[in-house]
Amino acid sequence: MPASAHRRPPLIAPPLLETLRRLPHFQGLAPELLERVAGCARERHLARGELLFARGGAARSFFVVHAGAIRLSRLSPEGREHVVHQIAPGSSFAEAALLSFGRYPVDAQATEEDTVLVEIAGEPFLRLLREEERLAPAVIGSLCARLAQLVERVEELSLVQAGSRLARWLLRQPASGPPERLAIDLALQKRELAAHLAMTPETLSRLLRRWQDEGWLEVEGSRLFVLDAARLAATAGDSQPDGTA
Amino acid sequence: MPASAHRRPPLIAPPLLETLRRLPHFQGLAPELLERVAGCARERHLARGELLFARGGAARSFFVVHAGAIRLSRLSPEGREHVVHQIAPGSSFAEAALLSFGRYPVDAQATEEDTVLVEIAGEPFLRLLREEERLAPAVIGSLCARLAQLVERVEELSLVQAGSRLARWLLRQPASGPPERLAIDLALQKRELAAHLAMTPETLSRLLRRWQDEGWLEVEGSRLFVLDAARLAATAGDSQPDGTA
DNA sequence: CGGTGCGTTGACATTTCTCAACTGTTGTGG
DNA sequence: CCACAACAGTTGAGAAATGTCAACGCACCG
Repeated sequence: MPASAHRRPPLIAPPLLETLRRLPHFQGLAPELLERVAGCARERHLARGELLFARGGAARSFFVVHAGAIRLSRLSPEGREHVVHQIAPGSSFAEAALLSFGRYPVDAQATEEDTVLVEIAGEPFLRLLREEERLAPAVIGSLCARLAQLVERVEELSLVQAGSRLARWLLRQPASGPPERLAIDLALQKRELAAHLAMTPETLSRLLRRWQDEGWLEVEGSRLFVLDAARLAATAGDSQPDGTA
Repeated sequence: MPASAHRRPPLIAPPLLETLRRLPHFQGLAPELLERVAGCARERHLARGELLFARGGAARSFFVVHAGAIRLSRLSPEGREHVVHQIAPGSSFAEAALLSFGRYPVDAQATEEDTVLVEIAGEPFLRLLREEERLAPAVIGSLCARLAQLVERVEELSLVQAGSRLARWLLRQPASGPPERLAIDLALQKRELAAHLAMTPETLSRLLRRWQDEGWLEVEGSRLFVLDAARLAATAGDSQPDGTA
């Protein structure tokens, strides 16, 4: 066990430390540096539906999901709830808000019971960032990754046809199973997914139905099976909704 | 370091150096550090329409616009040309590609005659970034700013109604003149703006006509005059008499 | 002049939204 | 255990927004 516990309040428990270490852009970090980061961290538990922070609140920390899931959402001026992001275990969020915006731009809410987070307090972390130049590349990498995600999203939303947006989104989801029957788990409720893709739940439902009728998709609740990946890719790229491509 | 130790790129001329210094996130930098950054820089001139880099090319530099304008665009799978960004003098671009993606994700093209750029070579800049911890905050700040822009854009594109998207975009444009007759210059051609907002040129044209007919907008070529800012804001926010919740 | 390309307008087709009704599930309380 | 409400999801019909196609004006440029 690391015997350095008197400089800081009790560090987070080992499994959480592991989560922190596994963070994509913290992987290369020197163990001793990582420990100093952990010194800014504490554990947070949330019940399902509990609000972690609200839009407009001063950004004082960033977070890493250890278990459960966090949904970042906001209300559009049109009155829709928009899921900006759904964060899975092992991913971090709100770094950019901490580093620059000053305020959280979205609501953050736990979507599962007993969601566990690592909270990294902003002030000591920023101090550490100034003192330790080795930390900067990790932060820069993390920001670039977030940027790449957003660019993806902009491109997706620029597609005029609802079917293209959905198909493209599906292509970006983690899939499992054999190539001729790819399984995709929807991490969101269908109505949330619809809002995410700037369409109504009805339109989403009809798209899924049509693709089932066309025989290249199966829907079982919140799990989809793609029977023809080429067809999906074509739908993502073509403005022709009719298929026959 | 190798053979070409003395192949120091010629320092850029004073006005360009000034442009570099004025870069938002380089402002606080120590003069001597800024000079080292300038040591990675060289001047670039482009004719109107000339391609600076193409999508997919390896990202070896980032750029600052000194005069003229650069358009970042790409072709959507649907075949539309999509202007991802229009860069005005004093702004930088392609930092994120350099820092992380490895490849440029868009085409970059000069939209004005004799567009002048500062090109900062990636390799020496990255080396400088590693050596000089004081540079990292500037880079992080710049990335965060870009991130904020993209979030704006995602929110804009999430608006379902074309009128909302246009109104919201207009609200974000620099305006001049008295509040009761705000002048907004369109930096893009109308067809480019339409693509940027995920609509057709016809729809854009009809929206502008309708707002003129409603009496709160004037259009003179590529210059708009907003006679009723509140009306514009209302159009951006709740053009839907709706309550989908 | 005559071509070329942007922008506008009109007529029409298509997509998507809206509203409403209906299903199925889940959780609650009797 | 059942009735019930509450809610996600589906489906249908009609309305509204937007895309498509075509024609035209207009500026620019050789």
